[in-house]
Amino acid sequence: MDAAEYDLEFFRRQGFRRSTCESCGSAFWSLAERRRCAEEPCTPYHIAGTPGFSRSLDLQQMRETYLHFFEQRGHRRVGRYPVVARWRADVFFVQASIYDFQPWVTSGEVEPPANPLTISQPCLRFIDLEEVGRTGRHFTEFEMMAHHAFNRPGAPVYFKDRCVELCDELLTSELGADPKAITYKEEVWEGGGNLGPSLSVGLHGLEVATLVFMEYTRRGDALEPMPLTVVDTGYGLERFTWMSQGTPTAYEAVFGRALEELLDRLPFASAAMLVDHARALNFLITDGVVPSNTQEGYYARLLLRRVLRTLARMTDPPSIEGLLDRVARDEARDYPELGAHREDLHRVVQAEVERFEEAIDRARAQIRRSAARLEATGGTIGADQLVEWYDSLGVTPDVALEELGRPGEVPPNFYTQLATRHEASDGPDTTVAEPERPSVPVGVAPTEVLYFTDPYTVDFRAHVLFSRGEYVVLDRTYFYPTGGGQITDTGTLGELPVVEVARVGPHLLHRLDQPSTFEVGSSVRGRIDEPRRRQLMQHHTATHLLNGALRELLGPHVWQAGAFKGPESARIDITHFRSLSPEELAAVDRRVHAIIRENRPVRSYFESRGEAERRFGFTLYQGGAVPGKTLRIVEIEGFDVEACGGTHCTRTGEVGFVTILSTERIQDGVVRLNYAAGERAVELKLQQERTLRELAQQLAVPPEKLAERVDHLLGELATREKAARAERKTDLEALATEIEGFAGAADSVAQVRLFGRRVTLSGREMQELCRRLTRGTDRVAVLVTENEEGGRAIVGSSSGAVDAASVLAAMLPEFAGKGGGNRSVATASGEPGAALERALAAGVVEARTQATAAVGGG
RNA sequence: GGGCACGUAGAUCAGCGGAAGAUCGCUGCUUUCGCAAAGCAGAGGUCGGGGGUUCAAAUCCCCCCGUGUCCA
Repeated sequence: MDAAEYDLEFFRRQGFRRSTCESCGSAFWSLAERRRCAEEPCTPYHIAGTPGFSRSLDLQQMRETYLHFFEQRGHRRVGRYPVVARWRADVFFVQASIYDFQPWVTSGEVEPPANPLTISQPCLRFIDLEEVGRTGRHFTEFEMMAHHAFNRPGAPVYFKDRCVELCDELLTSELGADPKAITYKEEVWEGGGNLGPSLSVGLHGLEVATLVFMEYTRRGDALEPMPLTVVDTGYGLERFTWMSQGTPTAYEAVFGRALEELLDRLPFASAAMLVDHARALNFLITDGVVPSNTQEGYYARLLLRRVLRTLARMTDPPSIEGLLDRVARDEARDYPELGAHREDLHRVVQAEVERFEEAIDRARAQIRRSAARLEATGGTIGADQLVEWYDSLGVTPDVALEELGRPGEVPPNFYTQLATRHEASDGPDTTVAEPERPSVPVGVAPTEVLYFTDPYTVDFRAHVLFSRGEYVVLDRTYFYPTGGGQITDTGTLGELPVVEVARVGPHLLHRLDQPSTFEVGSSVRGRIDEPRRRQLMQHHTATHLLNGALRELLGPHVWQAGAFKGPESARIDITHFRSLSPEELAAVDRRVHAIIRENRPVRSYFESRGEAERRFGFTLYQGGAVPGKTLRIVEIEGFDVEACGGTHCTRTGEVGFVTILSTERIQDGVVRLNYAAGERAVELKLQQERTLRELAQQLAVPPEKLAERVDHLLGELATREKAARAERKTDLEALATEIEGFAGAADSVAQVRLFGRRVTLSGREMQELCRRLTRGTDRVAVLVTENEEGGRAIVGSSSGAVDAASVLAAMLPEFAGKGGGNRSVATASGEPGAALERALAAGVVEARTQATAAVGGG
């Protein structure tokens, strides 16, 4: 990055000078003459006992001071976003304040909620999980305070100069840092194809803030200016608080008493880890993450299990709920939602504790068995075995070794082996197959969207603004584009069928099933497939009904984790820690239909974000956080309120009827409900009834007796099968007796009784017969049978003198057989008929020869 | 989204190419006033589902379904 990028008017005016750090080699700006930048490791940090700020503030005061400072300087304060980044496919969690505005705001598609704005955003980072508690400054959950400005062409807010000026004023005038102690280190920021200069702000060895200026887009080797430049800052609330208090580590400053209370029973690092994880878990679960074995839920499980393991090693440990509550007590002063549903949160935690205990029990038993086997075979237990156990059973090596009665021998290469094993693992799949669509020229006016104001109009006229290939853009449209889990409307433009409508930036692209013949500027009649649209509206409103009922009945930990509304059926995925019971489903069903019968109004309207959040809170964002100043609110009066861009019925009665078709646990912690509403639900119900009637008719019972009848029939079937099996057994027994009697003494050679016979049996039955004939010692059976596939032979021997496999071998050439076996049993298949007869004869001869030879030889 | 492990009797699991097993539980009998316990006898299995390889598959291979676990 060009040095001129950092040569700011502010620096010059204040008398900052640019130096190069002799330790890290980076250029930095400072007031005092310095040889090194004020960041670790170039300057080892020294916070303990020497606060970098003149004011000592606690966490809450620091946050308030910061936000207030920027409010006083033209910024608007914005409330926090959820820590789960449900609106993004590429990440699970919000890891920086700017995540709240990506991708729509930073790309310029959507207006920011305020500009400039200030925020203190709770973030989650798992990358330094191992460092938490140990380093004194790492956190799983932390708050990134920030001031952001979004500069549109022709409407600049502020950029580098003003940004650095604000930062410097905050640190020095507001918080009382020594101006000479601060360094602004030059760095290059890059992410998501964009890049720009950035300044890392160091004080007393600690990086307290980063100021990023998103300015360019990378096109190959060249840099293009972005149409919208962004001031992306990040100030660590925890570090600021620590800096102001000068405590030994950041944890004392942040957690205070909650941490102290654990120190008499735990080493400092463990205690710090506990309170850190507890804080993160409170945010995670409150924002709708249920512990799970995949995706974001896994991180909740990971934290929770780390906490449980630590608690288990502790004398007189608090309950995990107690720990979470203790930490929540402090957090809830600033974020009341964290204190709001403790009992529900406890249920989520308790379910997970039970799962953990089950997993551990299972693992312990498995380890004991494996160990016994290894012992028997003389194998040893090495790092690879421990890695395998950790990977597949979830037991840490220390627990495994303890179970084996050899505690404390964790091999040093355990973690390297574990890492090696996962090196090949891929990251999350972010490739989404987007169909190739033409880009709409800049001059084309945005499409006026009409389906929001009136979801019932399905016949309209509009002007063609753009037409290329199959794609048409109108000046206004009632067609709903795929989005928010609702599938596209279809219909016609003029005479041409519309198969899909997609939103691309400010435009709605109608895709036809053939190349468009419309002239730009011409007027065209649009007609939407009305029954289909009505069905989609019913499904969408039904989704809100179900979501509302599920949250009401199962608890506020239930969040929508995904949804789809098609014309045939719809589905909703919810976060919940176990499958839904038939009783729970029935309760949901009843509640939904009660709301439908009450025919409550469903109001869809636009409202400012701030006002909507104030009135309805966070649970608005069931479909994921939506950026922008204004939200579209869909409110089922007194029941459910969500930010939603879909088309909805205007009264619950229009939904008519909802039927839950099935549920499935699509992953641990997420339950999917498949359902239908409206006409479709009625049709499906009729179908089901028809099936039921037909079934009842076939079984000649009234439908309510069906279960009983089927039960009876199945019982009967089982009895008959059993009887048939018994009969088979008797028949075989009789056959065996007959063969034994027929063979008599004539087929005895020395000690060996020999049975050679052609039978008509299935392969399995022949095996059974062979088994019976050779029960006891010194018996040999040679049996052949044939079916439509050819001839089959079996040789059984309970005599040491006769080898079944070699007897069979003697038979094979006679009937072109293929087969083999061992000393006691051998089977083959080949040709039927005369050849099979010859094989039988050959087998008998060979068996007799072997028996005779044994006598002769012995 | 990916790696690994696991689906066998009601439960927990063994068997891992050649004739489906153990322990607990269950039923009956013996014993007891009764219970517990013990002994004896017995019932209980589409070896998750579907393809394939093989003379032969619970066992090997592929696909699917389910479960667990680790990692993004």
